[in-house]
Amino acid sequence: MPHSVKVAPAYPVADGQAHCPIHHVLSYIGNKWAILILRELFQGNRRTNEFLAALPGISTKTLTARLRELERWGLVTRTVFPEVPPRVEYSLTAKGREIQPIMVALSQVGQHWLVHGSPRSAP
Amino acid sequence: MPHSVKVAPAYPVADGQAHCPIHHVLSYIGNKWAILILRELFQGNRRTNEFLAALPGISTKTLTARLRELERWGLVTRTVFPEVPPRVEYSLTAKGREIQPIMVALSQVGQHWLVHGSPRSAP
DNA sequence: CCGAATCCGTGTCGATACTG
DNA sequence: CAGTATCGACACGGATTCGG
Repeated sequence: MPHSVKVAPAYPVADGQAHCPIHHVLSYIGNKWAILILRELFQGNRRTNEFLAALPGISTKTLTARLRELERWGLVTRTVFPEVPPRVEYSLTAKGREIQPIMVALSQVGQHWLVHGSPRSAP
Repeated sequence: MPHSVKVAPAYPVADGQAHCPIHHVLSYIGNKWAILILRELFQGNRRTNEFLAALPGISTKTLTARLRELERWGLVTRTVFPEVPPRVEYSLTAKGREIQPIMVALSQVGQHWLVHGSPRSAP
């Protein structure tokens, strides 16, 4: 953690596992909405309202907070168009696209669990 | 969801994305500690104290809560040995081992971000 | 009008103390 | 040693308000 300021509220990088790769990625995308936000961006650029429509349950407050984090970490780009009405577009950076293997793995396991009985439907 | 009781506090399966594979997996392992707990179990059976040592920051309350969820969903087995002092061991089920591709992807991206500059260290 | 900031109620989590 | 109970801290959601 190069900065002393708290930039990752989700996963406090503690003690002996700061070097664990899995823990390291989770400190970026392990919070409640990050992966779903990135999932949207893998399908194309998105505006704020489009996120809100695609992610039922998220609040504008949390959405902007997560997008600001992802932007600060270099995973997402925020573009403001000085128009009326105002328009803001978010897109993936090259760094952000690097998590594609994770999205693929998540999608494959999810597909498998949707087709076969999901664990939750087991007795 | 066979039960009417709330078994998945992490990700309320909302509206149009209940069928999304990624959202579906995250409803199981998308919460704060599940993946790190499973990471431990991929390296062998674990006792409660071993989890607490390997996951600095987790509380006994949350640990047992997550383990109970994972057990209920069929990803983890809980074995109680009637000894003194009491001993409880947790292990992965076959269902639990199905998330291995996710762990691999997380580990690889994490490794890459640790070797090259992590996004967080970018300006 | 859209994006975002603010106030407030709620639920989750961590720290501690305690029980079997 | 494993798990529960209580309490304070914090993140999130909903509604409202502001800014451009």
